[in-house]
Amino acid sequence: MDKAYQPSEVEDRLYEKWVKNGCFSGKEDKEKPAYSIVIPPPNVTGVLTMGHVLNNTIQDILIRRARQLGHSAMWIPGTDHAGIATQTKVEQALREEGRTREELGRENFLDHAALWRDKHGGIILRQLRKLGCSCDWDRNVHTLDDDYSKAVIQAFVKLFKKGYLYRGQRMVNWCPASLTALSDEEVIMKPQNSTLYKIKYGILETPGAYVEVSTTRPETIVGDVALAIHPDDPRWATLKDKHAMRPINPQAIPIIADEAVEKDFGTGILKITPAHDRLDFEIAQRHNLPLVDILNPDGSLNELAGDDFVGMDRFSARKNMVKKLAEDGNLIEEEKHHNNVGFSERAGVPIEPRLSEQWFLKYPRVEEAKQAVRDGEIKFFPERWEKTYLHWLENIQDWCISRQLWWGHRIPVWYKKGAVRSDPANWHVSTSGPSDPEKWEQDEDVLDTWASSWLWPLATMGWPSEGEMEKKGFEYFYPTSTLVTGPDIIFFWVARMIMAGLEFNGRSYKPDEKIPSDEIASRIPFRHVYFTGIIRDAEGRKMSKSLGNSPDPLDLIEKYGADGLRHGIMSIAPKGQDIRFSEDRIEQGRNFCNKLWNVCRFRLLSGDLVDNSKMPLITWRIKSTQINRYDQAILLRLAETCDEIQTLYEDYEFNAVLRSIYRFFWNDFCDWYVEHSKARVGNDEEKGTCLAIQDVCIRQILLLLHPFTPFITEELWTLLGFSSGPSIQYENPGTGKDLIENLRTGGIELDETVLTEINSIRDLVTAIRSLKAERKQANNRKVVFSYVAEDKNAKLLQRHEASILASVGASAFKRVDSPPSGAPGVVTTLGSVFLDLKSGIDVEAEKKRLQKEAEDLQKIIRSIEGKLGNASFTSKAPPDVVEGARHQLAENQTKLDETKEALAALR
RNA sequence: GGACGGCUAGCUCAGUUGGUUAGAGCGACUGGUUUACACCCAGUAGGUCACAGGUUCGAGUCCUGUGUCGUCCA
Repeated sequence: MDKAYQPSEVEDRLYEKWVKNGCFSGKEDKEKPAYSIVIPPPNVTGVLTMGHVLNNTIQDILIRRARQLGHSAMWIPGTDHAGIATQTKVEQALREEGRTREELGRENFLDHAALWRDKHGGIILRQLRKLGCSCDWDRNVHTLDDDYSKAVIQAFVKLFKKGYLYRGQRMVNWCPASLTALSDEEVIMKPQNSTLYKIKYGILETPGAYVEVSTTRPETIVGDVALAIHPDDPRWATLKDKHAMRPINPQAIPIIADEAVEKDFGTGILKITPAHDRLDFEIAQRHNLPLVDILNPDGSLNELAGDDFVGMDRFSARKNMVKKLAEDGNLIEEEKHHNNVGFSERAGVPIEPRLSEQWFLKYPRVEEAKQAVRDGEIKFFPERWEKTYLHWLENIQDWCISRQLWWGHRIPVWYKKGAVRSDPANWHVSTSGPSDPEKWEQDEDVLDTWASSWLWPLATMGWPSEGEMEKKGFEYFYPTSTLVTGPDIIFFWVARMIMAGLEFNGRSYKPDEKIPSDEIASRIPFRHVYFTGIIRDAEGRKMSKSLGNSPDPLDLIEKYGADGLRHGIMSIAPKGQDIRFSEDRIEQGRNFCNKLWNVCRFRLLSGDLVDNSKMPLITWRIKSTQINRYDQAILLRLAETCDEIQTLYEDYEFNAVLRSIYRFFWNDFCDWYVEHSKARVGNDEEKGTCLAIQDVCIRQILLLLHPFTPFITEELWTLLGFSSGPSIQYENPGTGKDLIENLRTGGIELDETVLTEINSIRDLVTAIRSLKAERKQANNRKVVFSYVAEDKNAKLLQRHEASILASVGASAFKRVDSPPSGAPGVVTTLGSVFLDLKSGIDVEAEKKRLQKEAEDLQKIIRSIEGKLGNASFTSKAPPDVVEGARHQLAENQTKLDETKEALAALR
């Protein structure tokens, strides 16, 4: 074995072997419980980010753990087509060649985009392999695959037939950069430092009089159709039904009263631009006002804006209009103003509220979706996200699902040529299209990408084709076990998948029918949702491409190994909390792997392997006559650790699982047990038992660690001869009870009391090492110690003498009746230990140290005495707490007495 | 404006239903090639648990309020 672990020599080879042996394929197996996960599909042209590393490592841990526990585990990988993002990239590439999508035409463009996708796409899936993800690659799905597309179209038609879909002129969020409508969820509100302009509007009926109107968007003045006041606003009561003059492109507009006007904003007079503001639109509808749309789709002003402004983009139009207003004396003042402006999540530009004809979905199964979570059919981890989820569902708005793009699932609606499109009588909606296609034209738009990915758990398993579902084991694997995702897509994706599952899986219910409660559990897409945190950089900023603060995971794998990266990222990922990334932690992950490698190497150097292929064969080699207190302690700790991990997994406390393994492996096994073993493996009688116990421990450590660090554990599993099957992936670590049972069968009984004993010896050894180190004797192995102890403790110390000598590095450890004079000492719960030094003792410093020790002890004693002297404590606190306090008092009292003795001996 | 979350050692974080003297890793410092590992070992220092009240025999932990940082919704 190499002196240091070399991940690059192991990882690709093992991954290939796993794939070749079909270890990752999810097979229906009625003998086993099913465990399934669907990957949150990344953008097909995306590359692996640290967020993906975290998210997919967690999924892989769950899948591998399930596989070990004997479940039939299945993890479906895949990608989505990321409509806007991909189309933007493809168009950009086209522009660089001096072409546009319009020039190419729809068909050609789509071919072109598909080629582009195939060329740049799927990188991320290869990267997931480098990370060790055990996805069932034969099941890989892309949202634009034929089968998947059919599912999306069928879902549309089904929803249409049930009346959930409608087409209508509505105010939508328009992205002037991507030239498409967006859903509310794709708009992010950002606080802005804007300017509030106060503008004069003359009153037609009262020449010379004017009112002040405040707006942050003067460029929309040319689209004004009215001014509005609040009906209860006494300041403006006389204005009602009069008319105002638009200050640019002058025209008389009515002054109306509407309760939606905010009296406290500005002067309390609102200009109404119904084509460019949601509230204005609603007001206009109530008052039968006309719509004046002054914007082109790209955000520039159209001819309705007048000759001076036509063709200008909205931002320069604003500047120029303000200039014009100022020149005409119509600008009263400008003031700084903080407001929120909606931005396109993808394109990063301010969205325009715009009136347009779109397809909207009235969400199905909203009530049942709430119920599923409220009743615990679906559990969220951490639980608190339920509140966010429910709140969104309480205030749910219809979903604008049409996008003015080409890259995506084209809406399966045909309109009669030459007829009015808004009339449903002229529509044809079906999966196959009309039988006389020449008379029809298909809707140009595609569906929102989320309107395809909300079917992910269903359609990746063959829905709605019964044959495919059968083939893919739908019955067996659906609902999936756990969804692992970020809370940022709780509305985009999680909530919508739940509604889709409820609506589409199983028999069809009419919109006004409620799904019976007992059917909900089988229709939902997943039972648990685990929300990860967001990965941030060391300064707490979100990792992003534009900031360039995200390391390339592939570089990290190169540097630290996939296991190192996985271990590192999992060790810094607390449940549901954001994560501050630092490369140091990944380095620690690598170090951990190296330590594991080396302890195994040391095991091989210590003695030949016997047969390690089955646990009983190992425990068989432990001789009850040779087993000592240390052996028992490490086995008990191991059993404890197995059980601890079991419950931690149930709560998705990955971080704590890792900590638990770390503590056992590094602190208990390496630092104490292996060190203790060194003396024993030289002794032929004890050697077999000691190595067998090492093998038991290492075996369990590898098993427990495997979900976190799959490569190194598989490699060592083989190297140490534990392997008897195709992979460590199928080996169950078992519970602590299993382990104890196993030992019992081999005639080994463990005595629980050894744990305290060994701990007290460990504390003693630490104290003595410190005593040595502080006297600059750390490396002197010839030092002599004496101790004063009660008979009971002295007996214990004699029993452990050899190991104490070895552990602290000393030549003698002998009992004396009283503290030797002039020797520095340390007081422990087992007695006082003194270091016999011939010279060089700073008596004053020793005294000072012991005096401080005594003072500390007195402080503790006073505090416990105070507690015990308090009648309400002794009467109200539970007996074991009171007993504990008494014990503690006695112990500290003894320590204090001994410290005083040691102090006296220094004189 | 509303909801949620964080605030514990220089840094990153543990700290289960309140119960002994608040922990770990990293960093700092001291020392170290003893039968694996310097990607390591031994040891040391370092904390008013954000602040203020309250409940309790007992509060890092529960309650109320404040501050601060962050996220989501409006």
